[in-house]
Amino acid sequence: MIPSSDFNKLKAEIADQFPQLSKRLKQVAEFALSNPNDMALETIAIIARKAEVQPSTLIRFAKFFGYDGFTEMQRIFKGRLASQSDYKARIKAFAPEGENPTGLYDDFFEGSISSLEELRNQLDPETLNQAIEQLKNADTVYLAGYRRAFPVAAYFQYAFSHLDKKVVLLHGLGGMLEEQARVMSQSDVLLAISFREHSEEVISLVKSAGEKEVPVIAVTDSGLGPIASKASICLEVKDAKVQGFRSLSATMCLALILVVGLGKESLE
Amino acid sequence: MIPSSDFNKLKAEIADQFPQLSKRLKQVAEFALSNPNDMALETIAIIARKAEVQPSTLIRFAKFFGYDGFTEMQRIFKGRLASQSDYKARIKAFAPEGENPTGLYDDFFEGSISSLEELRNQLDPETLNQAIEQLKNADTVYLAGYRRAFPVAAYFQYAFSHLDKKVVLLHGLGGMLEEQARVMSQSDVLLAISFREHSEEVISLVKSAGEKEVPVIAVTDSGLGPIASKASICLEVKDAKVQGFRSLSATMCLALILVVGLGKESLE
DNA sequence: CTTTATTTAGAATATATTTTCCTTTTTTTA
DNA sequence: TAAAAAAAGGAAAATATATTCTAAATAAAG
Repeated sequence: MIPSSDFNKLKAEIADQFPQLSKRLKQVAEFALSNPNDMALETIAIIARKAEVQPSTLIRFAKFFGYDGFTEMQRIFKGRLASQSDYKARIKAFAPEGENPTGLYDDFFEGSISSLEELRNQLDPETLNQAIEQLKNADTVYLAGYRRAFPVAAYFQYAFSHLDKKVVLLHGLGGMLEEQARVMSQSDVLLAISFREHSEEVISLVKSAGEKEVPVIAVTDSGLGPIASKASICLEVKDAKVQGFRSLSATMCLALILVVGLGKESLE
Repeated sequence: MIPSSDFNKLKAEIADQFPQLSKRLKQVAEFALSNPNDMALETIAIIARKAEVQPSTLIRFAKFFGYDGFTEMQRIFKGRLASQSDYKARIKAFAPEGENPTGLYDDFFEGSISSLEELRNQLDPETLNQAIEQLKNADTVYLAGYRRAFPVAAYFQYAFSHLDKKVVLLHGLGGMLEEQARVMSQSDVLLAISFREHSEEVISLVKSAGEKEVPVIAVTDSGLGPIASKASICLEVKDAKVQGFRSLSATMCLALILVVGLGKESLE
């Protein structure tokens, strides 16, 4: 058997053989592909510890893929690092600013990153703490989010239920949105995610929550308008827009902050 | 004497001390600065041969700059290579700690930003174009995503339908997942979003798509495992994990890229 | 020419890798 | 379902390799 001679080939080979690997070798495969730097730079003993396997397992892994020993396979990982850094140096040398060939999608990344940075700058910890506190105290969290906001509501449902928080996604399936929402009480919280143009559903939900004195936490892209004004707590987040479409990167990060914040609070 | 703790400091220190070095140490200094990769990746014996000095000279060199031994100095060179693809460290270096009021949440932002940077680095334009092409040619796009991946599938549904792309979200409502999926044909595409541990639903959907020769595009966090191996195209994305929870920031950015890519293609 | 600093070669030490053997787990067959 | 066989995994000894130290040799400076 001829062992792979460069990183991409090895990667393909590992992916290919993966189903046939034993439990520990699978563990190594996963570690190797997600920590190629460690594979290149650390000693077998340290890698073994990080991957939570025996050193000998790493050697078995290398031999499985046709190498003489671990050292020989490690060369592939070293080669990857070396060529990667050479490549970077070349780009830097010849294309001074942002003119690299991989820049086709830079707009997307830069947009997402800058929306994250903006969120970081404007997020008010006090407001956030209040929101977390209110979520913690709520008996049940009701989630409203439609159109672009629906995936966010769905994420909250997933995450909150993993925290054993009682949660209801107001999806309006079967035209029974009102019926679903009717049982909200003052000891609950309505978490409404909505971006302009706000959907009718969310506006009326927030309104009726207000009438019943159910606290409302809003996640929205504008501090103005019907949602923010009726909410008891308003968290603002603006996702980057590229070619007419907005991502949800920043909103998802905010969601994660709320989730982890709630998780921490609940433990105490 | 306190030895330099990162590559740039060491570089400056070497340049600084250069005139006072002996002949052989100068030779090492020049080699080290022009072959930092070798310094990081090779053994002392090989480096010595390449630099045309004795191994012990390298040790004297390391000691001259305050390190305990060669190994300790080599860590600096290794760190340089590792940090080129480790954006967490880089971001931390540029944004001084705790200077903004939300410093508490830096982990989240750093995590999200670094996962975006990693995506930027690893995303293969060729694969991406194939995926867009396949989506464009598909009659109908079927979406499969469960648990954490469900919000992503829901986002695709929202976005694709805004592009007037025929799309079906395989939600399995009413226990009719199989019935929903049965109508997929070779002229369609199954877009499967799945992260470990992959849900049963998605595994069996991908499998049955394969049997019917329906093309499968996978969006996943590992090139290994049942999803990636059965997919015709595999897009890898790894979201940052904070305190046990993963966000979807990077995945949402990838989704946006696909959406906008498809939007552009369809116009032409 | 003597003294001091630097360099070299090789010995000693330390560390890393590999192999071996035994235990555990998994699979196959009765 | 149980027993036997096969495969995989783990611990540790053995081997190989790398690093560091030492002492002799060379070069540089006074």
